[in-house]
Amino acid sequence: MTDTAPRPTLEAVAARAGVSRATVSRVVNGGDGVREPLVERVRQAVEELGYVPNQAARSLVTRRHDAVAVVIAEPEARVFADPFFALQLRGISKELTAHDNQLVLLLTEGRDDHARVARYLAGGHVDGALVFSLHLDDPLPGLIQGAGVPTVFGGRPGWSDGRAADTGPTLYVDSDNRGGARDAVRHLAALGRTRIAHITGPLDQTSAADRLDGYRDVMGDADPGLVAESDFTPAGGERAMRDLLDRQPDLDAVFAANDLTAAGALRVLRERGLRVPEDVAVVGFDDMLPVAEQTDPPLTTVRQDIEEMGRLMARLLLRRLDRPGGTGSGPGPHATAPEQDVPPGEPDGAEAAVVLPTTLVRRASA
Amino acid sequence: MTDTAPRPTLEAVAARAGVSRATVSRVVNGGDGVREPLVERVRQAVEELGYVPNQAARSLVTRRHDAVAVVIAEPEARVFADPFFALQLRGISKELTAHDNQLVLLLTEGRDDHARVARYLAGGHVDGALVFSLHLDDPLPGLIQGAGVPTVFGGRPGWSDGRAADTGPTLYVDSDNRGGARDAVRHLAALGRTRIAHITGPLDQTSAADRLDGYRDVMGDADPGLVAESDFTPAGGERAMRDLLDRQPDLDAVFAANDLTAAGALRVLRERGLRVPEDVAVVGFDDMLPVAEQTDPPLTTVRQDIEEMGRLMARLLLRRLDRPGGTGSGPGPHATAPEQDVPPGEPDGAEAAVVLPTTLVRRASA
DNA sequence: CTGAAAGCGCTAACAG
DNA sequence: CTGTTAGCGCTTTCAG
Repeated sequence: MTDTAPRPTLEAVAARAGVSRATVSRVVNGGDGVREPLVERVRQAVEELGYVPNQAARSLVTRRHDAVAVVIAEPEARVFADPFFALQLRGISKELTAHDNQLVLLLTEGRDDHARVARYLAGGHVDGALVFSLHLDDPLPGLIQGAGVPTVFGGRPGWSDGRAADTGPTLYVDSDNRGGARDAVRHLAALGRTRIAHITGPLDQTSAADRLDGYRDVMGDADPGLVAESDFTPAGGERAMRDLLDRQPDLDAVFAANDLTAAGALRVLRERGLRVPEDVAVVGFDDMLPVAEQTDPPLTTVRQDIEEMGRLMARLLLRRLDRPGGTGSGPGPHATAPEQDVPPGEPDGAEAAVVLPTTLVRRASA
Repeated sequence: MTDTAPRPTLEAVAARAGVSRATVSRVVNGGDGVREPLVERVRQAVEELGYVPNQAARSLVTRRHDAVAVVIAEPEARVFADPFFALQLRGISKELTAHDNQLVLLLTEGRDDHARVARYLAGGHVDGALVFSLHLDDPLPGLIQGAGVPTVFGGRPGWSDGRAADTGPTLYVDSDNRGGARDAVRHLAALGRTRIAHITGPLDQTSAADRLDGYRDVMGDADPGLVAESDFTPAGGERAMRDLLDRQPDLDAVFAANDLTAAGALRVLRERGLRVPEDVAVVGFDDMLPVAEQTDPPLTTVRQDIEEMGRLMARLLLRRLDRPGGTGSGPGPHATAPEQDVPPGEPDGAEAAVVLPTTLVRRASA
């Protein structure tokens, strides 16, 4: 039977322990300022009755929910080809759990869902939100900031204009996409490659745009014909690689914007009878294990600590929730190293970021 | 400023519309039995004030939360190499959203978390739970059934004993692992292969065990040396394939328990100079696109509709929640087809399952 | 059909 | 230190 044996209330515990509700409440919430013998008696009563506080009642008065929403917009089914998401969630979950917060997952499936999400967020069901906005033109972030819920973004939002002046700075955490890209290309250059091509991701995503910028940082004004726009998918990688090979038969290296794309490129390279890395060296981005380690040859790639990103996002949000009035942007140390405390990226502008470092992982492809 | 402009209450709306709180409440909840002109006035007031009901207050009285927990135990980091999880979640999310329910995600990271999860569930924060229990010895399912929360499992639970007599039947949805395995092996046999090996998954997981059973169903009492136990990972697949090749140099086909394993096997096969499918035909399981389509050659595999599994789990749970007293097991049609309504698997036993069909997807490897 | 009143279970002043 | 007293915002009988 799902008879929901009527759960005991504070009242019941109070009666059993022979104290008032207030005292029980105090004990349950930490027990400060209650004399030891009483604390003990209450604890016992709680135990015996199997009392568990009713969160709804508590929220009603505290206006706190100890819950944060994680919003993931997945216009395409990008997410489902991508462990990225799972890892991120894992990091978030760990951090949230450590602070007794619940994770409410909001997956959106297109415009229709936007209104729903906005409403939910505005409805004050959660204390804050962690949002993954992928595209430049995504209206969701705007809606969310409008909802007046403390928010931290995953990945640099596409609209770094001075908006949201009244919502506080835009907080986000991201990987050092640009720096990582630079490392990748420099590595290729150090190998003696000179005709280094780049297969981009969808350029309406900041991560892809930033990687392209990194590539350009080191390639300077190299032949623009060496850049082929793609979409982060293996199929897209194949297509781009073919184009590139047709246009630039003499290329000797490829930096692909992510591992999936690199895998596609690798396939085309083999199909054309080119050896990797002898004829063409390849490096990817992400270090998505199931992909990077399984390609032939295994992929040299730029690793980003995705789980850590998630953890940091949560930490940032939680910290902000703890400083009631604070809209964030509190000063702090400048460190950007993962395990250190959450650092603000900008002094006090309309934007505060935490940018995680990336590392080059050498395997056989370059 | 996160000044949380004090959200309007029912009271405020009532005042504005010139009616009582009760009337507003009625309108907000469907508006039955309220005369049209009033409904209109209230709607307008709601609109103007931007009123959003306070869920906490509502839950306090209705004892409904319109939220369900999704519990995912991830002893190993299996999840993160696996889009499986993301797809499942997607299906669940869609169904939940369609019924205005929220998804609270509970990720566990080992024993310590079990208590936390159990407490949360017992705490009545959610109306029900969807649980993924992977291992036979996982204590979580037991704890959860103990918590007295309506639950639906993902995948056949490992303990099909008659427990939980007082919690109602154990509901779960699963893929037809056994049938799918049979199809795979039969396909191989139809290709004229006779020395068909099987690389299993971790046999403490029902999915792996069921697939092995399927293999045996058609192979009968074939050489037991043709079965190598593995762990669903590419590395494990390589190891198993090597063993198999050493022991049974004459094998002419391999049925791998999942695509990842198959990918590993493929690599070893190539490394040994064996051609696929000419010398050895290979079929996998899952049809995990990023893997199955990217192997060389592309993998023939058994597809399971993972998203649909998620959707069905949610549907099953929601349906159960709607029949208050009901502990599930209500009679219904016998269909097992995806898009049809939720069917009960067993007449009225201690277990009720929905088993989704699988389909063989032919690519180049077999 | 609509309004008035009584809580849901808990926390937060405020007294004692 | 501990108990009393008010509500938090909403739904729900019960009258009218």
